[in-house]
Amino acid sequence: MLTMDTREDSGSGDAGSWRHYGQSDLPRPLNAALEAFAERGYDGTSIREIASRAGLSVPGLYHHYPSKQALLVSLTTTVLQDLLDRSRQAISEAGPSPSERFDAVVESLLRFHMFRRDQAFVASTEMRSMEPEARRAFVALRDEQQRMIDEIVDDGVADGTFGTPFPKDASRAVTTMCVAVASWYRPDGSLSPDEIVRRYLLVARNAVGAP
Amino acid sequence: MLTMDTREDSGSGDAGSWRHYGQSDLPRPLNAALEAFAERGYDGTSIREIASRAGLSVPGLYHHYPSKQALLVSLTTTVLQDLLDRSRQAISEAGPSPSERFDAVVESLLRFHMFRRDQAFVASTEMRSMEPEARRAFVALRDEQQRMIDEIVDDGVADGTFGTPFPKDASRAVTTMCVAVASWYRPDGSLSPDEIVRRYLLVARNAVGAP
DNA sequence: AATCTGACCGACCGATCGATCGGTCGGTAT
DNA sequence: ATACCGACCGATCGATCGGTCGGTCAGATT
Repeated sequence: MLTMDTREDSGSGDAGSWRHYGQSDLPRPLNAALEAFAERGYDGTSIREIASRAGLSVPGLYHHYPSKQALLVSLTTTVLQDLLDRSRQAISEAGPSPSERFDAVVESLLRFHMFRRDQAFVASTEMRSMEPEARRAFVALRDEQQRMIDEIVDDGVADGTFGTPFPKDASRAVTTMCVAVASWYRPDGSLSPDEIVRRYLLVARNAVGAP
Repeated sequence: MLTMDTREDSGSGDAGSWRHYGQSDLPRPLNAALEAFAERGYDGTSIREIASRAGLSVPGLYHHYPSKQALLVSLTTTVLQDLLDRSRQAISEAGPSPSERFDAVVESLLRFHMFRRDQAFVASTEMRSMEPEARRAFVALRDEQQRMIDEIVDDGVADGTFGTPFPKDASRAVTTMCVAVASWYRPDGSLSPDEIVRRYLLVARNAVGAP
């Protein structure tokens, strides 16, 4: 039932470690749920499928997690917390200018949605499968992430770095286009993650009206 | 089992009718499936729920559609065909310049994802619930839509209208940010559809490096 | 040696799933 | 009058669903 906090890194963290993505070391049942949810969705996945992927019987699985819902909640919470930690670290290590800070959040968003593609995809598509309380908590974390980038864009508009007359809308557009990367990126695609970051960073800067 | 082609307009169409969205007049069972899928997803929706919403018994529903899968396929095909028709019409009525044509597709994409929000949302999220053959057909239509905008952006880059060094990536970013509108737009939100079109059009132009 | 605990499982629960059976019924054609 | 049609439904099918019961068993504790 417990088994939280699976980040490979906690605390202050080494410089630039927000860019580093190793094998994600989720607990086996959570990883099994992740793979199944990514393929079939929450309602399309049976508890038996998850148990089987985890190398457990159904009661064996229920020994670790009290319900199917708990698997989803634990998974999505872990994922979003990871993203939030990385974005915060990226910003805190960036220079003080809105331009540098903007690049940092966008890059952290992009990398996360490529290297943690399935996690990000499941978290964003299965929000509706969460029971009300869990969904509220999830939305709160999501809003926090959005607020980080909103703030930076606002700052950039205030000091003339960004020219967009619609900071909130441009900022949301940037977020959504980064999030959407998780639904088309493939590790064996023709573009490397670094190249995608380079290109999307340029598109994102354009979107907020950077010079 | 049949009951296709529910567009309110077919053939050439009046000028600007791609901007007009009346009540969508899907057959009752399809509309029932749409509402249910939008709320709970395909796997989260029972055939009984759909029948009940349609005011039918379960066998009564099966009299019109041979399976749950057929409901999904019929629904998504109708939806994507509608979008494609509207986008083609918008482009054909636009001026000849890449700039005018770009604005036309983007506006048609935006309006569709606002006024046919649920349809668009279900079609894009439930692709994975389609059996292989239906999914292939669906993807083909989607690709066609993407190709329309890709072409326009390419043309614009070729003649210097758009400055982006990455036409394909910028174009995909624009599409995804328009599609994402379906997942946050609410008719009772603070921005009117026209205002959202105005703002997102500006962001989209920026994204492709319009002057 | 006895006890306890965490990890695990075979068998099974009631409920619900998608789908089908054998019909009924009002209208239309012959 | 008879035959046939599309539209529809109550009852029920076998399968599978999420979840639980009553255990077993290896290893640490006392």
